Amino acid sequence: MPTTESAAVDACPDKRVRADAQRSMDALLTAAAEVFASSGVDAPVREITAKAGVGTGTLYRHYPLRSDLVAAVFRHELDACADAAPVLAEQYEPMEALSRWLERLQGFFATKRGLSAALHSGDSAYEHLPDYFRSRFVPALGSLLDAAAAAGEIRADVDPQELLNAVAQLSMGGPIAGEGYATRMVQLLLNGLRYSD
Amino acid sequence: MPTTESAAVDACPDKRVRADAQRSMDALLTAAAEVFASSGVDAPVREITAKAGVGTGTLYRHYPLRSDLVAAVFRHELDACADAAPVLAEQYEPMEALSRWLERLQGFFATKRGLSAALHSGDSAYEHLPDYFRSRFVPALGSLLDAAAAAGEIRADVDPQELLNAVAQLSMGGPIAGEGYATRMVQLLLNGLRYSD
DNA sequence: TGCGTAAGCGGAACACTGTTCCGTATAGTC
DNA sequence: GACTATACGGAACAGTGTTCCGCTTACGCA
Repeated sequence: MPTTESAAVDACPDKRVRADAQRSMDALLTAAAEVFASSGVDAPVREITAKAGVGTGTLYRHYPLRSDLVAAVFRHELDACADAAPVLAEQYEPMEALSRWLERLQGFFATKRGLSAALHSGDSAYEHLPDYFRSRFVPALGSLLDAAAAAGEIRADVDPQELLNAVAQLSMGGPIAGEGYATRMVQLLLNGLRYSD
Repeated sequence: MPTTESAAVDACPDKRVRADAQRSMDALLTAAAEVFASSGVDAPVREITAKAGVGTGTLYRHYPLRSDLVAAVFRHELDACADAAPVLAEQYEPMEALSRWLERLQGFFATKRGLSAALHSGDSAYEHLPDYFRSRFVPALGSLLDAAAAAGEIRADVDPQELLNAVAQLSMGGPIAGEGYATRMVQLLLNGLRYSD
């Protein structure tokens, strides 16, 4: 999960973390979740540290890269989204499961201000974030795509990584994106998977 | 074209511009084109002004918003892309013309580092840029879509603005975007337009 | 319980970047 | 050549990411 030696309590439960450090990390996570929701994942560090009541040095100590903080804040929700794939696969026909999961995925990105843009920014502060998302979402999407292809409902030649990237991008909205834009575009991609010459 | 009272020589030929001012603007356009190509449209102003041999105040005087500079640098190429639509419409069947133009559009964005991201950034420095692009590309795309729909080759219910936005976003590439990613995704959108239940 | 020391702290300092503004320079007209 | 409007450059300023060092806190051990 975290790709740097930080937030050690989560990555290595055997490692001792002092009580004050744990308090700082908890405060930062709470504050960051609020600030991300209101100002986006690229909000200034001072906004987060002020809300958390800790110093900026403390933030960097526990979360050396912004992607470490972003990953920590969204981890549970991301896991829940990825884990929804097999559940949907059991409840619905392959095509329906795929469609519903993509809708879930799109909703995940849509409610995280600036997350999709951050993933595509190439900014070194988000260096490890794409890998993190890919590691959880690509297997989920891959299995749904395989099932739908095996059922003869879609073509079998789309790369799950590419489709994931496309959904993330379309979820950014945009200067003209009205209500339902991303949903319509993702649906169009799905229809493209169904189309055969 | 320019949405602010700058680069007056182009917007209002009657207005006198001093020779030194014209030299400054020319130098800035030349430098910006180079810097945008190597560092992207969000390169620091100091990089552009240093290359142009002018002061930063001079850059803001002639191009108050970054979007003014971006629009000026890419104007000819953007016009040429938009003007290619009717030409392709004459030479090819509607579906083929649409496909080729989207490929042309995608290539336009792909060769402009950071342009697509800038369009979607919401940054006030790029405030007028989306409108500029929309004003030239939406009519072009709209007529191609109409022709293909009239020929019964695609559904008639896609909004050209939305499709334009989607192509721009997919042209951003991304952390996993390999060779031809954007082309494949745009093709998938096109296939989606052809698909009917 | 007290001591020693490692872990952790906060925020000033620093570098980078966007933007403004003012004293000086240049261009154009008469 | 003189006058004046236009244009100049870059220092100053504010915002932001990041580092680092003197000080503080927590924990383990005797």
